[in-house]
Amino acid sequence: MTAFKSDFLHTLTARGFIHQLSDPEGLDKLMTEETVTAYIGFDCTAPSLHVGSLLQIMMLRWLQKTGHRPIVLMGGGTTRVGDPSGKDESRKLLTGEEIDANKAGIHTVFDKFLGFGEGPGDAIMIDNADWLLSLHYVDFLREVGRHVSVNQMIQRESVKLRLEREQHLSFLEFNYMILQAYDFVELYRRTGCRLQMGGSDQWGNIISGIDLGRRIAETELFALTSPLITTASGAKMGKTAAGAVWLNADMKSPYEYWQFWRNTEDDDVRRFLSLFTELPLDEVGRLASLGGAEINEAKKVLATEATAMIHGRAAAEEAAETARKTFEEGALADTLPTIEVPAAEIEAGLGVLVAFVKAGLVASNGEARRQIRGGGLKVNDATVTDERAQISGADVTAEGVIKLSLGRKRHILVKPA
RNA sequence: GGAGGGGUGCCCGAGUGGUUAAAGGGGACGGACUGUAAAUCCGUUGGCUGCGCCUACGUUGGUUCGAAUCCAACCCCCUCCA
Repeated sequence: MTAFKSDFLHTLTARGFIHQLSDPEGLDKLMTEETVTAYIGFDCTAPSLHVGSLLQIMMLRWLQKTGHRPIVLMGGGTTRVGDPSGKDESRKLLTGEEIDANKAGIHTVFDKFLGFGEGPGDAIMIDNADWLLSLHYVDFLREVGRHVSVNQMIQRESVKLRLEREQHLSFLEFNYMILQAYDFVELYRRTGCRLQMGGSDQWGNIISGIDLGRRIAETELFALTSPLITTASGAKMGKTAAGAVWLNADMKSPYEYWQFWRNTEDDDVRRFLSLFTELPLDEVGRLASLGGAEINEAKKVLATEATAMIHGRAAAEEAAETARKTFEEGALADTLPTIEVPAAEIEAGLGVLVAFVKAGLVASNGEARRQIRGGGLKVNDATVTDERAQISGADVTAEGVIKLSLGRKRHILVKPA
């Protein structure tokens, strides 16, 4: 790939964000000449995004930092239809209220990463429900449908595969790419948006939008996709012990978020520093080349930088300090995640099983029992051996708390209240 | 509308009357080893007031001492034909 002149493409290439580009030279030229508006679409299926979407968010952030205008497209319309690929019968359709609530939750994440406003370089958020819900089928067919080539659609890899294997392909799924293509053109019309970005799995859909743009809007649109990010051992990003790694602070505390990044595999450090922090690349290179146990220093930087970006510098440094006390000094950090329990309950004697369930470290008494059998639970750093043990006022430390641990990494403080 | 295949635990998937809370794998969690890493090895993986009880193999009924397994109806998914 040739060296790009535009800051945006240059930066993204250097940091490893780019998987495919529809017209590298054309886009590069455009981006050196004018402020480009670009978008990425997001589903509204959950009240927060998780780290799986972080790569896309970072692309929008770089876009804005390099002087262009990002659009966050919420899939309020498409979410209402439901994702057809999920064959699970429990894919309950979300209500309009749920979707709106999810949108609000997701918005708070973007507020951390992007500057929204009315100015030329300010980010905007748009919901495709604005146009998709009021589409008239026949009008849509006349305007868009006649330009869509079924011959081409069935050439798409995803479709071809299904047809060759004689697997079912619903008309709804078949239409999804058209709706997404239409989104792109609609955004072009409304905002002058020229570029759509997304994960590599979105390539086909984005290309459909480019084709449609050429046909009905007589303009050249551009596509940029990012590589699928897996950990060095092949797992998908963002799944850990407690489930998804959410970006909203009320669903994943800054401390837990910091821990997530701290536990990065060695072989991922360079990539993650490039993708998920904004450290200069020479600094990334220096950190990533640390050998042996020293790589841990790089992981701490990664964790603090990544956490600072969404939860703020102060929260990130507090998380780092909490971790330092807990893991390096073995001391009790009173900034660990804490739950409050009425003092009377503790004085009366609280069963260990119940206590660990209350703390959210285990899902049930049964799981607590199993963890005790496996030596996985600790109270104030002492392994629990008896599942009938009680926690009482005598366990409250000088700091006024009781520390419950699951394994060596997960700790919760219980505070009498 | 017709013919056929199928719905099992977080996921995949075995199981065609009884020691089946259900093989095996994946994932996940814990332990050991380490560097809060990876790899490897070991353990665990429905709930509860835990050696007993409750809930579970699409749904509802039935047969049986006993059913995920047999029967009936229904729901849903898939393939082919019309």
